[in-house]
Amino acid sequence: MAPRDRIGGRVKDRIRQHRREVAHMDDDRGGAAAKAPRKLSREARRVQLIESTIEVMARNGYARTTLTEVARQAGLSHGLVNFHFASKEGLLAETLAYLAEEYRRNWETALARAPASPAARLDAMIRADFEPSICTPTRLSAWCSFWGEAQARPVYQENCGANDDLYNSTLEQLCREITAEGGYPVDPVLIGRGLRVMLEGAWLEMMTMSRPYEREVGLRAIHACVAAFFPKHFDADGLIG
Amino acid sequence: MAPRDRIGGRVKDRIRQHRREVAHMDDDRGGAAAKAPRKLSREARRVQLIESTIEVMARNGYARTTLTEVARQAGLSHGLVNFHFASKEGLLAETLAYLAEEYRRNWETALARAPASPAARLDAMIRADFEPSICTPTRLSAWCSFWGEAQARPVYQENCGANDDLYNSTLEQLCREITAEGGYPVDPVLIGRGLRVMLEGAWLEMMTMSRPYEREVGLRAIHACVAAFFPKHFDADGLIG
Amino acid sequence: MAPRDRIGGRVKDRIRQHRREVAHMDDDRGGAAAKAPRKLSREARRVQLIESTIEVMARNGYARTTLTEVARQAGLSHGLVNFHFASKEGLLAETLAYLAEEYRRNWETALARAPASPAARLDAMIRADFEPSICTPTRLSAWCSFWGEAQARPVYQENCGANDDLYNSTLEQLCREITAEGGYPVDPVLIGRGLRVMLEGAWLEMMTMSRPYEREVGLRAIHACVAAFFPKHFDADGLIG
Amino acid sequence: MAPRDRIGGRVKDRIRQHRREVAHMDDDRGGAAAKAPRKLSREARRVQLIESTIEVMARNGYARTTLTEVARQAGLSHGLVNFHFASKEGLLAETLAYLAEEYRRNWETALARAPASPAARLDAMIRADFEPSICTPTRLSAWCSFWGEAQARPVYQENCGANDDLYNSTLEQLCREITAEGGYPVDPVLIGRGLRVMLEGAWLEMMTMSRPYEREVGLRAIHACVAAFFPKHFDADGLIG
DNA sequence: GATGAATGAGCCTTCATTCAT
DNA sequence: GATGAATGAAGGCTCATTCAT
Repeated sequence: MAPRDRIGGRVKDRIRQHRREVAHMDDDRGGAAAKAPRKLSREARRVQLIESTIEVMARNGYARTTLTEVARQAGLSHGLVNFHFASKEGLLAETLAYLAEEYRRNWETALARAPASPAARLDAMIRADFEPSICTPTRLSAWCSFWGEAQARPVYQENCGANDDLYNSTLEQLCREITAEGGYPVDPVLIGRGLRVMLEGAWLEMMTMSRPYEREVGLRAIHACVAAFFPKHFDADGLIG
Repeated sequence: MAPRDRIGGRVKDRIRQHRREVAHMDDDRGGAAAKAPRKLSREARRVQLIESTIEVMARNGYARTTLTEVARQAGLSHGLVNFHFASKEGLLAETLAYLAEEYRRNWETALARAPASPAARLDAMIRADFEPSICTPTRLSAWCSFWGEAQARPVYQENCGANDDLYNSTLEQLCREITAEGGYPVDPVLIGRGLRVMLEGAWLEMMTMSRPYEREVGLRAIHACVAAFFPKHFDADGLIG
Repeated sequence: MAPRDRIGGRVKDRIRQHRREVAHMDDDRGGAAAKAPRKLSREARRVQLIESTIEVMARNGYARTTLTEVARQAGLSHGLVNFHFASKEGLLAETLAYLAEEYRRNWETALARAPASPAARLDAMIRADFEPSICTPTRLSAWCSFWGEAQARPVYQENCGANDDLYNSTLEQLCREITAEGGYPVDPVLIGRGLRVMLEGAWLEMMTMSRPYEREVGLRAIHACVAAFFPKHFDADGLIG
Repeated sequence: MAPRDRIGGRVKDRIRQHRREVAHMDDDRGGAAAKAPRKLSREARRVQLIESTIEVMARNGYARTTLTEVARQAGLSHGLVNFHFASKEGLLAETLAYLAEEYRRNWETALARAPASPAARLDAMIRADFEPSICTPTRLSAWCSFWGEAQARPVYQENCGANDDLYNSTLEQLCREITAEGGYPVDPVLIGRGLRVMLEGAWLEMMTMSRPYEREVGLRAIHACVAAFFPKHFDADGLIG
């Protein structure tokens, strides 16, 4: 249950590094290959490989995420992956940690920027889940791969368990505050759980659908639900006021 | 390409018979192995192998669902799998079709048995998702494996797309009727979507959690949501009346 | 040469193949399948299976001549092949023996029917090789399979060595008689060998060519050669007179 | 379908190094095995593997030419074959192309070195077929394997069709020139075909015979035939003059 | 006699990992 | 640091053979 600060810290650095180093842009596959500089800092290479892993995992699924493919996606040589991550298991674990950290920072940042009122904060958390930087088809697909793969579950617990607990208790606390504020005759724990389940389901749904699920549509469904729970604070378009 | 040509050994003749007679209980997992008779009807074997596949997929994940493991789970030889399903892909496709059919029959039966009122019918559909025969850890895990694995997605669409459409439109129609009946000022389509998303999320949550999620808890969260949507028809314990 | 997408194509074919195996009666190839009577004499069944083997070997090659395919070609069940031939090796050996016997009888019959003169008898032997009953694409292809497959060579020697020796010495003897008769200043042994080589080469050529080699064309080339050897007895159209 | 996911063993680390150091001479067949350096250039390895393939195919036949056996012959691991040729089919195709190229270069070189007269050039082409570098038992057997195996036929056409056409038209043209020169009353096309068929038959015969056919004997038979066709240019020993 | 389910050895292929350069 | 050749374990598939019915 320990939050694993050592790994977490490293990952945090990596994400920053990535943002900085992302001078090479768009293009779905091979542009990275052409532009990748000969020598990059250790950390930058690791981030590059992790991002490639996410890409490959989204495209091919967990089972067919091979080191060769990851290396090709990054425009690097085959052997380099093991050089940086020691093993495939290590690469996958760090990829998951990277995603988890990214996710946590996203909603924490959203919370930090939100107004002080509980309803506004809850709205911020909900909207955070649909933010374009997090809620891309690639990211969603990679997440689903980790969820679906039974053998990834222990790794998931290790990397995401603490984050999830924090997320859940934050969500629950907000529901409690709103319930108290509005005098709603409902169980805030149950509502918190319901919201969380709905958010997860929306992510899953966005993946499973044959046509890519629109983020807006998912968000509207959630808002409709929150509005039913907390009619004084929310309506179908989200936070009132 | 397979220019094989085996003009095979005729040795070790009686050894085998003996071995088979002796090696009965070497399987540490399934009772299935011990019970399997020498020969079975085509259909019985197929079902047996499909159930073994579900079991293995739940335990090992999609990526490590190997024919050898499936065969071992069933207490049969791996060659038999290809004999009955032509290929691994065939086995997985039929497994998914089997699960999809089972799921569809479950909620259709529930609907058929429910009272005529829209609210009662909706309640029946919701409860169907949590029925013990469907909602076992093994089943849930297998479903998640199919959802999560990118390469399974086309197969999923082929086998479950129509079923899902039917399910969704049924759910939506019930929401429409209830909304009309109760004069609720909400968009029934949005509510239908929200319910579906929530049900899926609950299934996913039951899998992802470290401790097995209680079916009752999941059901209560859904009911809380429906009660918020349709307060004249539902309360936190489900259908009123 | 074919990098191969493993999930792609192919599997579908396999499944179809499988279905066909299952569904029994949609055989597109052999009327044989449909017409096969339930019970046949031992010998008739054996011939039926041998003919099917020739057919399959011509179509698929030695390496892909499987018992399953042979049985399907014959419209019989899989297990029956082993019942009649004990092993695949036995089936192949008997098939070769069958072909060898057929070949020998063909030229012996031709010889028996030919006029007494050596030149007429040689012509009969040559023409025998191109007789429609022997010189079919299927037959030729099966022969080539046996020639080409190194592992079949001992079996070939066993079944065909004596026949070949008889054939060669007969051919040689005729060449000797014609040479003497015509007073040709050539080595009859060399000519006999040359003729035999040419006949074999013609058979091979008829197989290898992309377009099926016309029997007539092959025969004309041989006749041109014999005419060069024995100008008093043969011309480009064969035997003079 | 291959949803493999190996997150591989890290055990037995130093054992291997030792083994490799010790197990040098366990191969009883090829000198190749002992000489093979750890790493070789791409092209050198490819040629080594192709030569091994020819060896194995000659010894075992097409049907029993397995990657494992080819690798063993080369003293390498079987995985390397797919690394260099992508698939078994690729290996076989490149082997055939290699043989075809070797053959073509052999007769083209012989032609280039021959005197300018058509008869001398024809003689050069004929003798080229019996040159020791080309006409070895191993080479012959490998060629026969490709000829005999029905499934190799499309590959053969692709790799050898153009070469064969060139060879045939060259042979034909020479026959035409010699015929004109000598005023022979024969059809040169027919004679060209006859020669080609005879050359092929000789190669086949050298394989099929129980005792290895002497190259000289084959050549003499061909020469006897050419002498009969073109008595002013050839006698039983070949080119006159 | 005949059928077809069942077995298992052997094959091709993939891919994580190692290591010489 | 970086590359890519090389290894070998593991997986899917084929098919000769066996055998209960």
